[in-house]
Amino acid sequence: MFIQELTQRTGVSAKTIRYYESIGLLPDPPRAENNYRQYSPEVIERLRFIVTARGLGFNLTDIGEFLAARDEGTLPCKRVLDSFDQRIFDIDRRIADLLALRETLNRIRRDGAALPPDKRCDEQCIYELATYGQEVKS
Amino acid sequence: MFIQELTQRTGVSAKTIRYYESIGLLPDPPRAENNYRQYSPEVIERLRFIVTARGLGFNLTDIGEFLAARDEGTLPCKRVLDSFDQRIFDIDRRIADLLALRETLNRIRRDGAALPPDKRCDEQCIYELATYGQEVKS
DNA sequence: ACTTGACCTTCCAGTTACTGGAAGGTGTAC
DNA sequence: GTACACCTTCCAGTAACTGGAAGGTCAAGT
Repeated sequence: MFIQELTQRTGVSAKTIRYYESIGLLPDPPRAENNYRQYSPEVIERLRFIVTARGLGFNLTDIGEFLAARDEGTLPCKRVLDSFDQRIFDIDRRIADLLALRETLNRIRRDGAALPPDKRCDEQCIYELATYGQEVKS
Repeated sequence: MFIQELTQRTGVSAKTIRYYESIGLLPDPPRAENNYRQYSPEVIERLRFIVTARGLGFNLTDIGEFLAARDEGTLPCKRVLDSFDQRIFDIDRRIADLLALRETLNRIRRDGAALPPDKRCDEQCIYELATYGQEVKS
């Protein structure tokens, strides 16, 4: 299997596959006579694992550790559990931030849209933006 | 006011202030005899505006346009409203993604913790991670 | 035989929003 | 005179890629 087929089977671009290889997430594959990368089917699963973990918000460093643990058969249990807890904690905080942000944006936008047309809306938006910080800070 | 005082009044680091200057968000300030940057008080408000807008999730390019509009007195009204709508839309999608993600992480973690100690938890976590993608994909 | 086009290779540079650090000048207090 | 905090510029690095140049390989079509 050449790199093109791998991209089709995983949805990961050739660029990204080579990048993952360069940082050690994927092993250096054997080369065909023409120097093309020649992949065995297991790489598909490994790549999908990376994609899934990325989708769950883990960074490539964490993923590298998961893969290393899997490769070596070692089980850094606490490490993985901690990663999960940390991710869940991050997500909760991020959701709270986003909800507050959404509320603020909605308020600014609503206030802007409620103005008479000649004062609408950038001046208002910009004013609110400019004063919002002060309100909160002081 | 030298740069240090500006950092204290805004909470923005000197590095970042110089960076904002380098990309044109802040005007080049006049220099004292010793070549130190000498700021007038209006810069505080401008910096706070930037901080606030960043906190609302706008990127520096958008903020640059807001500031330019303000500087010129021009009102690219639609542009600003569109930015707000786009941000709100992004936020809604991001929140939905995060909620789903949280649910998934919780499930994986719970399943791992529920196993007997000798099978807990990395193998399980990694297995779930590895299969989660396939479930969803296919 | 030649060319087109789709592949593949490596390497360099750019993205965002900064941050760290080196190397050196300035200002004040002890 | 020297310690120290401050200031300057410039270069490099972060994460996770992406774009593009310059060039090799392979099969099909003319």
